Amino acid sequence: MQLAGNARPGDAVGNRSRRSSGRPTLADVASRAGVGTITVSRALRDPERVSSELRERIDAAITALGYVLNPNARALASARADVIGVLIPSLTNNVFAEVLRGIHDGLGDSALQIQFGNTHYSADEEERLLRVFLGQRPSALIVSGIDQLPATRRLLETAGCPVVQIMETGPNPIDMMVGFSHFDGGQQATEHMLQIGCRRIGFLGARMDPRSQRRLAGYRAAFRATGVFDELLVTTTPSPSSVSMGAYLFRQAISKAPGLDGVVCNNDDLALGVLFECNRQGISVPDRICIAGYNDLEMMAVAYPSLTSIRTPRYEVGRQAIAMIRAALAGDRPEQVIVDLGFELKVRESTTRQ
Amino acid sequence: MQLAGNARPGDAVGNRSRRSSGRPTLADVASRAGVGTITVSRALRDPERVSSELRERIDAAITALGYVLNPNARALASARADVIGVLIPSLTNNVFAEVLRGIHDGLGDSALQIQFGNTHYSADEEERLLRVFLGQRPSALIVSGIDQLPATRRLLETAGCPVVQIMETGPNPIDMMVGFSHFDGGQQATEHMLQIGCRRIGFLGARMDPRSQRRLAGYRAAFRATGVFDELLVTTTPSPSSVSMGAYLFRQAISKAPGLDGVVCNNDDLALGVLFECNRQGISVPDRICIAGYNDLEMMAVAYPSLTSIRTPRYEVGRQAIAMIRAALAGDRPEQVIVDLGFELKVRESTTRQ
DNA sequence: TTGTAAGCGTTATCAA
DNA sequence: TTGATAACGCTTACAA
Repeated sequence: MQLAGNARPGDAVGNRSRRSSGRPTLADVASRAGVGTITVSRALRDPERVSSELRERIDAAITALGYVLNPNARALASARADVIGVLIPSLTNNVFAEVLRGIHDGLGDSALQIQFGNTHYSADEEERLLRVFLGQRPSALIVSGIDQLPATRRLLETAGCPVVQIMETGPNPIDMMVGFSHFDGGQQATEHMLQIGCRRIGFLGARMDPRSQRRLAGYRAAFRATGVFDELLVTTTPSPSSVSMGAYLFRQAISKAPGLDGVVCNNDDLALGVLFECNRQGISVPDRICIAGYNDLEMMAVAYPSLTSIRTPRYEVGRQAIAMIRAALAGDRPEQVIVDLGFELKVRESTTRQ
Repeated sequence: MQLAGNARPGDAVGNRSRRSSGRPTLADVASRAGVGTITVSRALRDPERVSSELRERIDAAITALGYVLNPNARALASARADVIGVLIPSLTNNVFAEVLRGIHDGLGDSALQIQFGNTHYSADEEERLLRVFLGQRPSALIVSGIDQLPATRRLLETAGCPVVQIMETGPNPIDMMVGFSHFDGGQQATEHMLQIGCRRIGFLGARMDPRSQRRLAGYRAAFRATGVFDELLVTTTPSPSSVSMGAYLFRQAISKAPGLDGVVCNNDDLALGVLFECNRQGISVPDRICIAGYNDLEMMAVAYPSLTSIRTPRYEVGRQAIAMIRAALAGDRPEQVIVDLGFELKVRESTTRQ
C-alpha cells in the first residue's frame, strides 16, 4: 500500500484536473497495468472473463496504487446501486436489531451494502423513506410486515427489483416473504395456559402494531375452542413496550379482572415487567399467576422463575431474506416465495404447575 | 405526481438512449421549466441564489415530473457523498442501538444519510470497513471508542472530513470526541458500595473491550483509597455479555471469593443475571449481596429489588455527535472538540441497606 | 479476450 | 443571476 509514494502515477499527474478527488481511478490502474480501462472493470466484476496474465498485472497495479472502486460512479454508469434498502420499524427493539444482524451476516463477502431506514412504526414514514430509497435504484428492498399502504405496495410492485416482506407471512406477497404466523403464536401460548389449568388468562399488549394485533387475535381464538372469554381480560396500550409498561399493565389487569390466573404478553419486556411486579407484590409465579412472553429473548431462560415464551426466528429471518435476494439477483429466483420459518413454544417454570 | 402520464416529457423521449433509467433527470426538469440544468441544480441546493420566478417554474416542473435527485450522480460530480459513515461494535447491544437512534434523530430533515458498519468489536474489521467507507468520500465519520489501530488512526486523520470518536473521552482526539469516562463510572460505583459498608466487592465483566477494561481499572482504583483488594474478587470473560453470563460469572465469583458481599457489573445484563441467580439460590439482595450494573437500561428501575446502575447518556452521545458534525459541515467547527457528557450513579434498592 | 466510444446525471468552472 | 461546457469514474454497446 504505497499510497504516499505513488498514488498518482506519473503519466496521470499532469492530466488530473482540479476536480479530481486525488484518489487513483480505474484509468490509473489500467495505464499502470498497460491495459484498457474496461479490462480492469471486467477483472473487478468477473475475473473469469479476463486472461490470467492480465488479471495478475491488474491485481498488482490495484495493490500498488491502493485503488478502491468508486461505488457512486459504478451506480451511475450501471443505473443500479449495490444497495439493499431495509425498512424496519424500530432500532431499539431487540427483535429488529437481531433481524438486522442476520441481514448483515447474510451479506457475507458480497459487495452489497445495506441502506437502513427506521419507520418508527409509521406507515406514512415507511412510504416516505421508500421514495427516497427508490431514488437510488436499489438492488433489492426489504420491508417489515405485510400491512403496507396501498400506494406503498404499488411503489414496491413497480420497483423493478426483488422485494422481501419480513417477520410475517400472509396470502398476497408483493414479491417474496419470510416470516412466521403471529396469530398462531398468540393462539398456541394461550392454549398452553388453558391446558395447564388456567381459566382467567389475561392478554397484555403494548404498541399494538399489526403483528401485535394478530397475536391478540390468536389469543382470542384460543378461547373460542376451550375457555370462557371475558373482554376485561384484555389490557393494551398504544404506547411503546417496556419492562415498566409490563408492570403497569399488570397492575391494571389484576385490578379490573378478578380471578386472573395467567397472562399472555405481547412480548418479553412486558413479561419481565409482570414477573417483577409479582415479586414486588408477593404474588407467586406460577402458583397464582402464570406468565408467557413472546420472542424468547435470552433473559427468559435465566429469569427466576424462568419464563415461558414463543421463540421466534428473527435472526434467521434476516439471513433468509438476504439468501432469497441473492438468489434472485443471481438469476434463480426461489421457487418458494413464501417462507414460513415457524416458531417454538418454550415452556418454562412460569407456566409449570406441579 | 402525474408520473404515469408524462414522466417523459415529449422533447426528451427521442433522445433517451437505452442506457437511461427512464426516470426524469435534471435536464428534463430544466427543459420543462425553460431554464438551464445548472439553474435547477442551484435551485435544489441553494434556493436563495435563484430568482423567485424561476424557482417557482422549477418547483412546478419537479412536481409535475415527479423528479427525484440522483444521489450517485451528485456524489460523483461533487466528489463528496452526503453520507456519514458510522462504525459501531455491535447491533444487538442495546447501548449502541440507542446511540444509533440518537444519530438518526439528530439527522432530522438534513439530506445526510447514514452508512452503518458493524465491527463486531474487532479493530481489524474496523479498519477494513473504514477503507470501504473512505472509498465513498463520506461527509463525516463516526467511530466508537478511542483505541483505534495506528493505521486506522492515520486513515482517519487524513480522511479530509469531520471525525467524531464516541462513547469515550480521552486526551488525543483525532478530530472531535463525545463521550464520558468509563474509569470514573467504575470507580464511582465501587466507592458507593464501599461507602454503604461492603468490603468484599467483586467485579464481573464480559467481553472486556477497552471500555470494560477502563471500568475495571476504575474499580481497582476505588480500592486503593479505601478497601483491601484481592485479585480473586475479579471475574471476567472475553465472551459476549448476556444475562445468563451474569448468572454464570456470579456462580464462579461466589465460589472462589469467600465472603463476597457485593458485585459491580460491567453492564446491566450481567447485573440482571446476578439478581436472578441470587433469587434462585435464595441469596438476599441487598442484605447479603449488593449489586450494581452499568448503563442503566430501562429495566433496572423496575426490577425487584430495583437495581443500582450508572446512567450513561448514550442517546445523547449520538445526537451530540451529529450536532458537532453538522456544525463542522456548516463551517463553524465547535470550539470545544472534546465533549464529556458525564454519567449519573442511580442508587436503588440493590445497594440500599437499612 | 480485449478495446473504443459514448454515455450515466450531476456539479465545478468560467463566461456572459 | 444565469448558462454552456467539461468533467466526475465507471459501465454499456459495439467492434475488432
